[in-house]
Amino acid sequence: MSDLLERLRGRGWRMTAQRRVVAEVLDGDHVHLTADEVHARAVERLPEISRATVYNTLGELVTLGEVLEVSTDRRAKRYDPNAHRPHHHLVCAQCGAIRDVHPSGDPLADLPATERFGFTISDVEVTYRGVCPNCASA
Amino acid sequence: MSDLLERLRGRGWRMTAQRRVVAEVLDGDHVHLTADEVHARAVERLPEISRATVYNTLGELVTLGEVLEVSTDRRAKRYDPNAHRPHHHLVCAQCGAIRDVHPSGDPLADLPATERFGFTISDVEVTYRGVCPNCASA
DNA sequence: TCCTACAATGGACATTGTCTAAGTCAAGCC
DNA sequence: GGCTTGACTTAGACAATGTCCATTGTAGGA
Repeated sequence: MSDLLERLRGRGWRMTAQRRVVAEVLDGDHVHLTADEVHARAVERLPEISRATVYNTLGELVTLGEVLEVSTDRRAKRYDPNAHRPHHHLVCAQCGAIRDVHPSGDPLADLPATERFGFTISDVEVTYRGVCPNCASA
Repeated sequence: MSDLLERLRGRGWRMTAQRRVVAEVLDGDHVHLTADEVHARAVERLPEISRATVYNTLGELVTLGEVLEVSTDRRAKRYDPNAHRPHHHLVCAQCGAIRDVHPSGDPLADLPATERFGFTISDVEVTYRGVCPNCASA
């Protein structure tokens, strides 16, 4: 039983086969699946699960703060279960591979008040783009 | 005549009424229109322009490096004509307003070699999220 | 002016995501 | 263990955004 499932149960989340499967699919490091990929993997374990349920469940997990939405490309949103440790992303421009990274600085501190236009800033998202070793050698 | 049009002509871009209108719509600071918004404004000047042409032209401008694609939300891509001065974006989480900003630090320098996983990094995109003054006072 | 390659058109199609009405079921209660 | 009930799931229609293609039009050079 994963920590995620334990936490969800502890928060009064009604447990169903569908939700369990979605939560199980989203487990591990450097996991960044699209909703469709989550659905595809969920179907392997629970063939009758519907797309709508996967979307609903992912949305709930995001609301609960257990999963992060990531948009590294302009296609589908991706879901990152590593929500409890702040991090940014490194994306291969060719194959789309994604790694979690932890830069040393604080980008928030780098934005002077004169460049904030009166906004109250709550969050910063940094995406590094480049070419991964696999694609570079190909 | 805008600088953009001059530059494009100088690069041998075949000039048509449609392309001129699209380039004219994309002009100014803090401009971040979606493809559909570009189309809507282009139609005001050239009623018969088609969506496909707008998409094609935007794609060409991006390829030429004259316009940047920005994805501050997960809906439509936005097009930013301010491609010749590197900058990042500040987005209002409520109304979607976007401002160009220029942070002081260099996020690239903040990513140690051990966090690069062998990638050759070429680009960094930083998005600040928060609430704009208008939305905060509402 | 005429040609020709390149551009524009419009409509079909693809992808991603949302919504709804109806059926199903987990969990509490007896 | 068997009800009850409200939350959950489902299938499919719909919406938003973007792409593709065959046909038609035209900018710019000869």
